[in-house]
Amino acid sequence: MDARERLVASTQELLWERGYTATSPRAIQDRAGAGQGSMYHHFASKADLARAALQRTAEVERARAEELLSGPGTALERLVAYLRRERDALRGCPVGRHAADPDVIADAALRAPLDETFTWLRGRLAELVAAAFGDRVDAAALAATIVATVQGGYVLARSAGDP
Amino acid sequence: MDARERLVASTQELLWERGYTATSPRAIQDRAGAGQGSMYHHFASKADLARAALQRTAEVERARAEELLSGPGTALERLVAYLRRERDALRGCPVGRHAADPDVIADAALRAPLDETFTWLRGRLAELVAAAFGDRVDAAALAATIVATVQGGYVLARSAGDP
DNA sequence: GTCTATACGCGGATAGAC
DNA sequence: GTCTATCCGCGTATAGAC
Repeated sequence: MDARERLVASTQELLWERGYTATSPRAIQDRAGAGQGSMYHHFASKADLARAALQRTAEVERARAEELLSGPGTALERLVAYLRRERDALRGCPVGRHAADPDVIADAALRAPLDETFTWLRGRLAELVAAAFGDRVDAAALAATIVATVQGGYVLARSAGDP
Repeated sequence: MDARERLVASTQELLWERGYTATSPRAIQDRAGAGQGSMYHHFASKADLARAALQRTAEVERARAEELLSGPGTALERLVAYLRRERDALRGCPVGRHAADPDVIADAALRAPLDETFTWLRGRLAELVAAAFGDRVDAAALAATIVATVQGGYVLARSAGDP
């Protein structure tokens, strides 16, 4: 892995653990084993690097979800498989955790990966809900509720210190 | 309002807007119209002041919820009243937002107000769920799901930039 | 109780050598 | 591409005067 890749990967980890505002360039460099010069050669700023890292994290999470949502079984079975997926609740959601950070929300390029991920996920779940339950339910509303419940589950787990 | 009260109130506001890690003593002093000396006379540290502010915020939020949960109407009507309450979704939950901050979660005294608030709320909602639906539902599970859905709603609203 | 002075390292870069 | 040097203000206090 070259320096640029290590910088992105280290930033992904730190963004997940600490969030954007609390992650410093120095911490990124230390973890990546790269110097100041290297980091500022490949990226214009902390925000620039964070954009690259957050985009990649969002892509990875969408791919992980899609694997279950397009897996084997009926629509309902795939919904259940997604909901039952192993989650490290105390670590929080690598995407959703950033909704709490005003510096992320205020920067359109940093917020975009969050919005895109949740919009995509709600749409994808709504398709399966519609396939599973037909017109008996409001698919978009139920899909949004499912996503919200999972995200809120992280909040409750971390607040209680209990997965 | 004396200086001590202004410091606590200003800290409550800033914790809601910016979170714990991103709130500096200077920002608190500026908003409270108090000097360094005043702040460090009344509170030992930033963490000490944040504890006082977060405790008060949690108390206020519990009181606001209790007002609706013990209000007029049947158990079901009161649950609906709580769920329909006006929420400034883009500002986020003044309590739950801190679940994303590792410095809050790592400090037992800072995490306590979160845990206490959500534990209390889940219990209170479970009583109403049991009164409304009897043994047909798992009251504790449904209560936890309700709280999670509301918390997740804040995450989705802020991610989408749409209340 | 509040003010001012002082401290020291970190955050977030920029500059120029190699 | 990476390194080292340098910068300036902020974060988080402590000390002592008034």
